[in-house]
Amino acid sequence: MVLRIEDTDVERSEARFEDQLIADLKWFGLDWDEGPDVGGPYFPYRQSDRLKSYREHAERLLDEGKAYLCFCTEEDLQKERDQAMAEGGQAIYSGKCRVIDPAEAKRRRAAGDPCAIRLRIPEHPIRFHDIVHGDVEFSNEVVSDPIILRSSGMPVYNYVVVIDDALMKITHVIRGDDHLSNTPKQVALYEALGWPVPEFAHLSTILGSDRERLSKRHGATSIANFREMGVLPEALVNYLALLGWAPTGGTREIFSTEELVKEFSLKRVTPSPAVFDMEKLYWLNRHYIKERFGVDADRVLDPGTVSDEDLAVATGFAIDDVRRVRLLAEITAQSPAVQLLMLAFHHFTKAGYLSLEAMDRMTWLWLGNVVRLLAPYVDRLDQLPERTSLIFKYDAKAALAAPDNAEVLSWPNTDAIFAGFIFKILEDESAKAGNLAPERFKQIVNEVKAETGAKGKELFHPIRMVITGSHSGPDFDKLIPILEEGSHLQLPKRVLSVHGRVEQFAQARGSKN
RNA sequence: GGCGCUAUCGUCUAGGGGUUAGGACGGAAGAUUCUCAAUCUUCAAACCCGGGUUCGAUUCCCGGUAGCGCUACCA
Repeated sequence: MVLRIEDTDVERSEARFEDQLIADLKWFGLDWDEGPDVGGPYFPYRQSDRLKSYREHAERLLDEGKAYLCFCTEEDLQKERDQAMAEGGQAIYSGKCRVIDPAEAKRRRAAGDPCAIRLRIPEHPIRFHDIVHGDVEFSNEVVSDPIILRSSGMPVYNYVVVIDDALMKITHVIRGDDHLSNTPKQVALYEALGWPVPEFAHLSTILGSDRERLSKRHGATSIANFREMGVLPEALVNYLALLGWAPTGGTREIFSTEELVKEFSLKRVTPSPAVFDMEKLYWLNRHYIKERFGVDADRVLDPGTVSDEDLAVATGFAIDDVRRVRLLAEITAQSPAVQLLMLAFHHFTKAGYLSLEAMDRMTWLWLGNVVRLLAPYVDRLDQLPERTSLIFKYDAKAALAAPDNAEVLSWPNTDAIFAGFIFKILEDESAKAGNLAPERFKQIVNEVKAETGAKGKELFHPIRMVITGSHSGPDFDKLIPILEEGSHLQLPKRVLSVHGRVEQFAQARGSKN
């Protein structure tokens, strides 16, 4: 595979785009054998560095009579086009300059007359084979003689790709089907140059939910967008493969990147356009999050296979930070989910809950438990801070005032449960020390249960409210240790222990009455 | 306007001259859990229209319609 930078449009190309592009592709899991960053036998790999070659080949076509000089101005052409369209005809170039004597044309050019170079389209239909569309034929009547070299001396995209693809020995041209109508021009170019035509595969357009071509307006469209949202690369790769392709049988949906390499086939790609479905992407993303951080995570990801360099690419961490993190947490040895953890960490820092400076070994291990507990509940990693707010944020007053909790507050046993539970926690020595064990917690709950006679929702909703401020949330068994451990850590945003929470709740409740 | 591409549940798709037209996302219902989520089970949901070919078309052919693309000295 070759990475080639196509930057012939000076206005739209900037050096920093190239760095971003390379970073994005690597994150996505793409790798190349040749490119501007790694070199290769057909150097250079940036079109702006290959201009000389394009001009030489254009001159050659000119000398061979396969191309000609065109002295028409842009205004002339525009007028011609408008007129042709108004008369209901083809909006193609009239061929006015086709008939100018080549020697005469060269004299005019030498005299400084601005001119472009146009390819002469042959007088026969243009046929080519496309892997997804089959045999395609265009009448030569409808393809205009294309400009290959602008009067400014800059070559045109449709021309340079042909030169580069041929020179770089590209075997398969795989691209969007918006290029299908451009392909006859390119095929004519290959023929004029006397070069073999590569295989084409024109993939269908991806549409937004309004059936319009996917654009910025639809939200995430670039790889960087998805990464920032906390979509895992394997989810995106898997989803994109499913857009227009299905395996024989059509029932399997989950494919690792390695499996796709083996099983994906262009021959089975559908030519019809597909609407991008975020929900399904999220479903896959949840799947891969769970796979990396679920019960089976250890089986799936071999920690030894992730190098520091790969990890840096995948997470956007500086390489030194990657090493520090691995060392600190002994994460290499203990958790195969480093990458997910570091990815998640990024979103916690953005939310102001954590900072790299404040991370020590205990904190990483603690964060691992937090993510393990909550990651299976999110569509994307950037939702993690919000999901985790019940750990980092606690506001008893807001909880008492929340409309969501009004129903719970109206239950007959609620007050008694509050009173009993608060009293017991405040008295408990282990809770005071921030070391309330889940077993002890259960005991207390059972005592409250016995005293009030409440059970089920009636019992747990009020208790949940006291501890998290909300009547729903994760398992107490797992949540309690996280709160207690978290309360001992030096974090930018302090985590309140169970005792601290109960204290605050009691206060808020007291001041209200 | 011209030319091209496309057409199966809301969405992604499998299939193919005779099928209960299959799967997945999403939706609905139920089970489970202290709750939410997750999970499991069940349900609803589709062959664009019109002609032709054929004993029989959703499938093959033609036409229409719609969507998209190209029609640049953009990529």
